[in-house]
Amino acid sequence: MMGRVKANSIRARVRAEMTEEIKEIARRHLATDGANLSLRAVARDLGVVSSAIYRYFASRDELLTALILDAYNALGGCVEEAEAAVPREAHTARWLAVARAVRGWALERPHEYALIYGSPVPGYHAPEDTVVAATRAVRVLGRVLQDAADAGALAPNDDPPLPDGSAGDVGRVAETFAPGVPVTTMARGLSAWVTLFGQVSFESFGQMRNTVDNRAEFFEHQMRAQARYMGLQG
Amino acid sequence: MMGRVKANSIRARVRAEMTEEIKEIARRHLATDGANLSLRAVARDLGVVSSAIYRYFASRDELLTALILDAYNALGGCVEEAEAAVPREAHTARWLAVARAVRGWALERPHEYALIYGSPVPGYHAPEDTVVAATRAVRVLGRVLQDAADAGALAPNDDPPLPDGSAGDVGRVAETFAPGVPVTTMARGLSAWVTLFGQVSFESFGQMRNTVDNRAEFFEHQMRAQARYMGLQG
DNA sequence: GAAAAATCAAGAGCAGTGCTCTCTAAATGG
DNA sequence: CCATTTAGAGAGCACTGCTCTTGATTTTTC
Repeated sequence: MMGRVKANSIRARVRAEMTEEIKEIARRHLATDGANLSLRAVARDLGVVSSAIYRYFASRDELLTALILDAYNALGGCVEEAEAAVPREAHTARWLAVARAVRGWALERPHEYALIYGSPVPGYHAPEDTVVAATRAVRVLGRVLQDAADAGALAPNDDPPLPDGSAGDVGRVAETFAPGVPVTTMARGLSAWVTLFGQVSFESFGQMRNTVDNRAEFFEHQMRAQARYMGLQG
Repeated sequence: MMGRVKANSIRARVRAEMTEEIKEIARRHLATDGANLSLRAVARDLGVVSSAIYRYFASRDELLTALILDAYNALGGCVEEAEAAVPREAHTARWLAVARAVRGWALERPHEYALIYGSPVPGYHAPEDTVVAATRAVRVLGRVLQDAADAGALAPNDDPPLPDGSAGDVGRVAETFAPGVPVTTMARGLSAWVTLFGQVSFESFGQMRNTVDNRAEFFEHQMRAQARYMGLQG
């Protein structure tokens, strides 16, 4: 498809710069037009005719895919970085760092957040590449739970066991990301994860207007509660 | 703007039918095109020229607003109905009925759900009408919590108090929807609400692929856990 | 270093879009 | 019955994603 070129040529460098610039402009247009941004407008901003864009992205969907991939990786990297700055044994603080990083990143770039955690773009189907990038953030929570479990700082709960099918699902998730964590605790971890993104989505998508105004405070309270819910200690 | 006509004329009836038919066709197109559906395509399906639609809706945004309003009311009605079928003193069952109703409605109409709980349509701003319709569903949870509190079937929790600002926010919510419910309990109620919609959004928007396959089971487990988290008894 | 191959941007063009305006036909109300 | 209101048709404007061709520029190959 998209032509290949030897890695070290001038063309290859210019091409990479062009590609990056297109994505950068597209990200800006995301703010005003959402997922149905105008390729022609991007081309205009780039000072180039619209058909030229197709040398870099075969279609608008392909551009969107690139933006989605970038967004997942940016969020993942942001979360990783925030968590890495907290001492390993401070499990609750690590979780809070993760939660704050997600919220901060999302509120700073509502459109990119909407692109990856909002309604799926109709007619668009995510390729496999995005699936791995999408798990970067949640892996961090897995490590926190694992470390807490290893340190004996993960309080057990008395939840009833999950039914067979979902117990297998959650068990598999636990094995992959945090092998030392019991199934019901992992279920609570997933619940906290869902709550985190539910909270951020409600806030970013405007579902909390006329309900809670002091949202940073409220978020903080809820995320601390989730830390206790998961059983995190220390 | 949109012309007024005497209520009982033939025209008024035909007009109402037309309006409903346009919305019905638009809802179908929502499935394939999402929020940026084509008025022209709707007109074609209706067997009418595109400009004729503008006799009924001043713009595509106005059509979308109507669909959003209908969706909020449909979900609200569905939740109310499901909850009303459960005995008043069975608080946990009432909550579960609410949760299942939300999930069922959302999975049956992913596009309408995405319209109201997904990324906001860019450039579109929700008028005040939608705000009231949007609260119909959550009011039901308020009543459940209130009834449980009145019956002495709402276990207290030892959460730390919320910080001043958000305590006021949550307190105001409690006063409006469930005046007998303590602030930290109300916060847990809101958390459960967010978790419910986070779970449904993750499922509907495809964020749970390759993670949990037995989603109905998993959802059931998580919602029961949320019932305990809120302190619901009976 | 010249010829061949690959890559690029431009421009025209197609089918589609939301929306406006003008025009005619029909229903309504006095 | 006749003036007024309303519905729909049709043309048109500026826009969209995308394709194809054409000429220029760079890279590769001999």
